[in-house]
Formats: sequence, structure tokens, C-alpha cells
Amino acid sequence: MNKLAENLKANRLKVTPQRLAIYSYLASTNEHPTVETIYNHLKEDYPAMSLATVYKTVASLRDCHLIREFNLGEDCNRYDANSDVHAHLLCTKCHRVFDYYGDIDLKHVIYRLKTDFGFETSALDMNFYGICDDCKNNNDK
Amino acid sequence: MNKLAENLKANRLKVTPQRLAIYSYLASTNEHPTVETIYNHLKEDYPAMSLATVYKTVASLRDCHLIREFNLGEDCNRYDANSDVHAHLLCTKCHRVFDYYGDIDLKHVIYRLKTDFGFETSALDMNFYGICDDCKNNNDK
DNA sequence: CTTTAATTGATAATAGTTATTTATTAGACG
DNA sequence: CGTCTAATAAATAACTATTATCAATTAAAG
Repeated sequence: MNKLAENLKANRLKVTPQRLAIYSYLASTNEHPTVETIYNHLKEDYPAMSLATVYKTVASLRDCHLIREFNLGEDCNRYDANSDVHAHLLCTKCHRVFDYYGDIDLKHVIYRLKTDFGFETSALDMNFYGICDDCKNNNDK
Repeated sequence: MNKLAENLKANRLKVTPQRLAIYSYLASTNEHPTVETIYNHLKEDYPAMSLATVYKTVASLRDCHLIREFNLGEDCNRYDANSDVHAHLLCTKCHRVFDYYGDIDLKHVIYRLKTDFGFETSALDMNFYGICDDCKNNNDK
């Protein structure tokens, strides 16, 4: 039994082909896909899969913290199975999202939030908006 | 003529009572209101104001950078006229949003993004999700 | 194998946002 | 100050991402 199936079982989620496919895809990509993207990507191998199933599955995976759901000011959410602490860089031109594993002292900030304000942090987003290197160079169109 | 009206003029936006009211309200609060909240707050003084006007106005103000639009994983956007660099703390229990003006070395990160990846940052969000002090103490309900 | 509760697929419903259209108005110009 | 015109507002229809519903299917426990 693979790791993904074990994670599902550990969270009392039934191991279905649909869930394995969605979770597996998210674990294999760093494209931060939307529900639409996930659906289109899996349509070929799972032609019967419903869009509603994708929505329900990402909600389940998010609820048991197997994936992260986030919004970068677009009209839809994005999903990410990468649990390492990292920032997201959204290129406002090509709409790709890049990861940044930087030297940002987040533990220090989380500690300050707790001691100074009594705020108990359980998750965080760090999002940068701008123009990526490719788009800066490719000024054609 | 007040500062708000001057800002509107500087961006070639007509100075209308609706825009002044919405912009003025955003400049006066630190509650990070949603469109719904803005609409309800102004309904008393401007009973004829349409919800569509609020949507169009915040879009205009956002487009000329007089306010910021952001999303904290809720089902609607929030707006903020505070242009100082700061983080947002969303209490996932009472759904209030607090500001944090911390010692986060963002200039350093922005510089690294540019030199290491060629990413030109034009805006950023730093969002912390957790439980605020009030909610931690008020465990009643 | 049987049973049962969870899940899927199809689709209707919901909610936030945007588009459309007509009436109104800010502000330029004389 | 009155006239004119393009921009804006109000009302509401349309759109789209997401959620809810429900009958059919299936994972998995016994």
C-alpha cells in the first residue's frame, strides 16, 4: 500500500480511485492547480469523474491537512500538497505560481504574535505579486 | 477640498458622493470590511446606494491603488485603505482581521526575489490564520 | 458474501461578482 | 450661471465558482 493511501486511511477517508488520482496529481506537481485544472488533467484517465467530485475531494484533503487551499486574488482557489513552509510568487502576467523557500524568519514572527498579541498562529500565507523573469524578458505581446 | 477628493481627482475619477463615502469609510476603519459590510454601513446615510456601486467603486479605487483588495480564504474579498506595509491576522473563530506592523525583513526578501529569480515584486500579502486572544479566553460557546 | 455507510456522478441551487441598460450628474466650457 | 457631454449610478439580469441534493454505486467491515 502506498503512502497516499495510508494518509487517506489515517484520516478515515475511504481510499477511492478518484481520491488517489487527485491527491497523487497534487503531490506530483508544483503548478498549484485550480479545481478546473485538476479536473481537466484527470479527465483523460478518468473520463467519468465529476467536477463535483474534485471539489469534494480537495475539501476533504484540505480539512485533514493533507493539502493546502489558498487564494491569490484570482477568481478561484489553488491547491498545493507541498507542506514545507514556503512563499508563493504569482506572476500577474502569465499567472503561474512559483515557490520560494527563503530565509524568512517566520518562527520569530509567530512567536511575537503569540507573546505580544496572544494570537495563536496555525497557518500562514506569504504571497508576492509581480512579474516573473520569463515575462520580463519576453516582451513580445 | 479634502485629501480623499484630491486623490480621486489625481486618478481622473469623478468626485461623487458615493465614492467619497466609500473611500472615506475605508480610510476611517481598520476592520478590513467586505463589500457587504461597506454596503450595510453606508445604507443608513445613503439609502439609495446600490450594491453594484460599491463593487464598481472598490474596483476603481483598487485599480488606481488607493485601496488594497485581498482574500483570506473566505468566500469574499476584503478591502483596506491602509497603505503601510503590514501583515493581516485572521481569527478563524470570530473572523476579525487584525493588523500587525512587525519587524519582518521584507525588503531583504524582495531583493532576493529580484536578484536570485528575476521576480519583480509589486505587491505582497502576509496572512496569519489562527485564534485571537479574545477568542482564546472567551471559551463560552 | 452481505451489509451498510460513505462516496460518486449528475445536476440543481447558491452566492459573490460582473455586465447591461437607462437615467442621472460631475465638471468642462462658454 | 446655464449648457453640454461623457462618466457614473441604480436596478437588475447574467455569469461563474462553489456547494447542496439525491439516487446509484462502492469501499470495506464483519
